[in-house]
Amino acid sequence: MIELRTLETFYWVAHLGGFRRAAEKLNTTQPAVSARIAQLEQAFDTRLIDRDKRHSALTPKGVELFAYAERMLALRTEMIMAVTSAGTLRGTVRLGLSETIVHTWLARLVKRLHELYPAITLEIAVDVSSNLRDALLAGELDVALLLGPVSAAKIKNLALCSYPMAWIASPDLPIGPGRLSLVDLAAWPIMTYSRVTRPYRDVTELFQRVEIPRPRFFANSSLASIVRMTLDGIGISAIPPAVIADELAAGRLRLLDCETALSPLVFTASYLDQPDNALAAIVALLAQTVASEEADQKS
Amino acid sequence: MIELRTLETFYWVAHLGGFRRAAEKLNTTQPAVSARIAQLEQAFDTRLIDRDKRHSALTPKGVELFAYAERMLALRTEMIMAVTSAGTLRGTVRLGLSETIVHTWLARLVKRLHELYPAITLEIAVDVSSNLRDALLAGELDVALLLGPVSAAKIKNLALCSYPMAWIASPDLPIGPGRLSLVDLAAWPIMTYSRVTRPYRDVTELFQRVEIPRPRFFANSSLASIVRMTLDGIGISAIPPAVIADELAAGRLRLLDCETALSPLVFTASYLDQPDNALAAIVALLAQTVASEEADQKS
DNA sequence: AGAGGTTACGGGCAGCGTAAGGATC
DNA sequence: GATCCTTACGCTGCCCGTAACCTCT
Repeated sequence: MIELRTLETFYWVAHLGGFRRAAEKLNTTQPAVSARIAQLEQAFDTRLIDRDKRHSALTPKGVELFAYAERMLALRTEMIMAVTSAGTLRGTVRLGLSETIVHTWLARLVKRLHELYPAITLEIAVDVSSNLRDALLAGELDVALLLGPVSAAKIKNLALCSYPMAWIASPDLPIGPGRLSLVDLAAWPIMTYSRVTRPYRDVTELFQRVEIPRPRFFANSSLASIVRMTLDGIGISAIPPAVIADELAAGRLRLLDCETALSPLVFTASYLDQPDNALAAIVALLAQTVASEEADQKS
Repeated sequence: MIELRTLETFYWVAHLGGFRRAAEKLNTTQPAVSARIAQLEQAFDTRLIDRDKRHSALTPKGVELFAYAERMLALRTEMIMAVTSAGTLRGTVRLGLSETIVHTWLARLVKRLHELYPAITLEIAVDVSSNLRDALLAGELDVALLLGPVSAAKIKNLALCSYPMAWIASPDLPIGPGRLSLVDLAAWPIMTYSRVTRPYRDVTELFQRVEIPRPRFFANSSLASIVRMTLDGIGISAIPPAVIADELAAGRLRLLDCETALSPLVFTASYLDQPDNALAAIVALLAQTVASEEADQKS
């Protein structure tokens, strides 16, 4: 009798190109995988996998079966999501995200997730988008909320939110009022995200184009410390106002009126679109919901 | 973990409306079915079946799951038929058919089936179409080749062949030559299929309409004995010439030229269109192929 | 020698069947 | 009491994991 477990094993052997790798993925031993594939080949009375080479390849029948296995597993996922009462869907999701999200609506996402799916455990990793992207592709993360989209096969990207960037300073900083030029800004240290990020590249390019003294850049991987330093009057920061809503409302920070605007930060929820990745899809969809609620609320 | 066997069990409990009946269908015990349903309900953390009433009914979640189970099992069937090498598809098919088929192309069907699927076992039951219809609906047959179509939910009918009926007699019978009327025929016993068949009703109605002495009818459930008696000059038979091709060719029987024609016998292959019924579908399709080859050959 | 798959073998546990126990009509 | 499902319980057999073996590069 053919069972879903057997098909799932075949799927991963085919997808990962090896018994050993499939065994790892399925948290079992390699002989167990061997046995399941053997059982499947016996059931169909057909050889499904060529083991000759270093990288096991599918036979024609194997290719055909692979398509069915994929449909079967996708259907199972859909079924589980449709029938399971949300409250008891369990598992662990490794969620990676940019610090910007932490300072905007992460708390809301976590709260909503625990309300809807109390049995889902989150492992949260905060990092810059480029590292998140690598971790996602390496299978070390299930979902990433980052400056997207991630362009790779099998990666699904959901649009989350777009945050305008702005020049921010302490009210105590002796600059302005009135419309400022880049030259005015360049008198101060410019603080923004770390060197490997797109906002950093945007900001530095901006100052390279024009004929002005190059300002000092304080690239900082910690958004919190950028805010802290801005509050302390160290310089001007280029960050989205969304992350410092409180400080702006309380007058502890102010938006500078500058003639040069920055391109906004566009975030996506990205995850591997694979048949066993239902939890990732749930978290990504919920992130999208929360992000759009956030956007509605602001407007 | 949800397995196909569990879903199949759920499918049959839902479909047959009871644990006991599902157990029978699946060749297992009723507690085993209980356990599988319990496991499923635990996996989804939802009640799927209301057992209160005499006829177990599905909960809303159960209805939802049923749709998925159906798709899942259909997909499994499709997969098995696509991937399995034909020669090793095994199982038993209970085939019911009219005796007319026995005398035309049954042998060819059986031969072809054993060539293509040597591991499929046939259980053949010959009966009149009305009984075949009942047996099919009662689940006692997997496929029936009969005077169709069978109009019932979930029954799939494939057109097979159409046999004209004719009046047949021994060359020794002192009747004709020349065009005959029903009155001419009525001088002899009229032999045809048994009382519960459509051809019998057709023939008797024919003689009731006209103002002629009602002939003696020899209704006979055995086509072979109708032929035997016709050969022996007992009377005139109303049967398809197709079943006595040999006797006609050898001149041991002859077609009578009668002004009144009979409506032809239209056969269908009928089977229950259910997700586990792949073998039935195979046999029905093969019967269709063989029947159409037969028709091509004659023309 | 190391990576990858198969074979051999003992042990655990899921799931089966028998049999007894409610519940509902 | 008849029907239908659940619970209890011992047992079987499947499948797993450890370990040794084989076969390539």
